[in-house]
Amino acid sequence: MTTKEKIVDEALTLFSINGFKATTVKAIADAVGIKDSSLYKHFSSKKEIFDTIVERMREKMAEMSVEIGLPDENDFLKAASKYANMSLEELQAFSRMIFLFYLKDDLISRFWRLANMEQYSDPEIYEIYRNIFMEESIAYQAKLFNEMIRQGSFSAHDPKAMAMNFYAPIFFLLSKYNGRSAEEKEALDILDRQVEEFYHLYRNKYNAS
Amino acid sequence: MTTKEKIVDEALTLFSINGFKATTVKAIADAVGIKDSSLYKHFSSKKEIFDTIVERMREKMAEMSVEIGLPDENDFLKAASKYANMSLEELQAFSRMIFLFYLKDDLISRFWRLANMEQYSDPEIYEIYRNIFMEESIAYQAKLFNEMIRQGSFSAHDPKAMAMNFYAPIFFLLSKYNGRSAEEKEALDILDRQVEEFYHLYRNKYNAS
DNA sequence: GTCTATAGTTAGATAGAC
DNA sequence: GTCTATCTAACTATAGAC
Repeated sequence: MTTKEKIVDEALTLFSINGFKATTVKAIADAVGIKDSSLYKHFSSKKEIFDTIVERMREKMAEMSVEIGLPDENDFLKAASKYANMSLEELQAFSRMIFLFYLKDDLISRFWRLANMEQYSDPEIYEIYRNIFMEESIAYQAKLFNEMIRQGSFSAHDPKAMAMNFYAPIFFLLSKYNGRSAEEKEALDILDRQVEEFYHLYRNKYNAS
Repeated sequence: MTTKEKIVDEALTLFSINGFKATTVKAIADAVGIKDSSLYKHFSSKKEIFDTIVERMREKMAEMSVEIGLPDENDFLKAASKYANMSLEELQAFSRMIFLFYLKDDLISRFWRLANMEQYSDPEIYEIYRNIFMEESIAYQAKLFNEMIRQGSFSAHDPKAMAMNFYAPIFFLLSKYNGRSAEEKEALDILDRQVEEFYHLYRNKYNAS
């Protein structure tokens, strides 16, 4: 890892705990192991480090939908079919994957906290935070459930309300356990119970395995 | 409103947007309409203003369960009975009351944002935030649903999972729309749809009105 | 209880040696 | 690309007049 990368990494860690303003350039430099003045050979200002983090996050988000194995918009029918015959255990594994992806990915979980803190004073961050952690997940899942209902895997309900019932508990648990890896097991237990409930509420009996 | 009260009020407003560290004593004094040095006749430090806010919030929380009309622990049977024969419209009104209470109460909604920002660096705030906005609501509703299931108003399900399905969407919407009063109508529409879904999923058909 | 003035400290950022 | 030294500005807080 280059010094420049190390600066970005340590800055994100500190920003995600204390926020942008309360994190000093000296604290970042100390964490990296250089003097604060040396840091200005890599970045012209503290704000530029922050902007770099946001830019990295945008790139990460572009990869994300690929990495997590979510299908793209063009083959929704195939995707819904793929999930159509999921057992409870498979649905739990699927929800765990989404949950742990947000919770354990170092970049994402630190950025969650940082964006959560800065959203009220920074309109750009507000937009990014809302899009990544609220809008996109709900919208994707609503489309997926809509297709799964059409194919008969789930009984007929409002897909948007279904998506909310699936995602809101994940969002709640992410808010609660983000940065608390010691309590990860507790979080996963609650998630499993929640998904079991979801499965029983929505799974089309005539199609169930 | 006394000058001291005005300081607390303006400080909370600024803290809830920029956070504690990024809010200067001068900015608070400007908002109040006095010089920053005058502020020290009322408080000995910026931290003392913050602590006063937290203390006010603790008091507010003690009143809250009374004000919102939630029954106390001793008459749970009566409470469950009271909610037992709720129509969909009444359940929607109930959820709107909880939602708007957190969203529109000036003290609570600003404190939500402040606590949300400071939780990662301040263990005391983390505890308060988690208790008020996560643990207590879920725990109360789980007990209520448990009793309502026992009385036959709702069909048999895991009360904790039910409580999560009821509260997590409220929490999600509060996170999303806190400080965005212009989008309040949109939030309430989503909430209504969500509660309708909840009602249809859980309401015991044999008991429904 | 407000003001002006200022002390004391720390933060972000730059200059220049090596 | 790191260091020491330093500048400048901003911030918290105090002193003392009115």
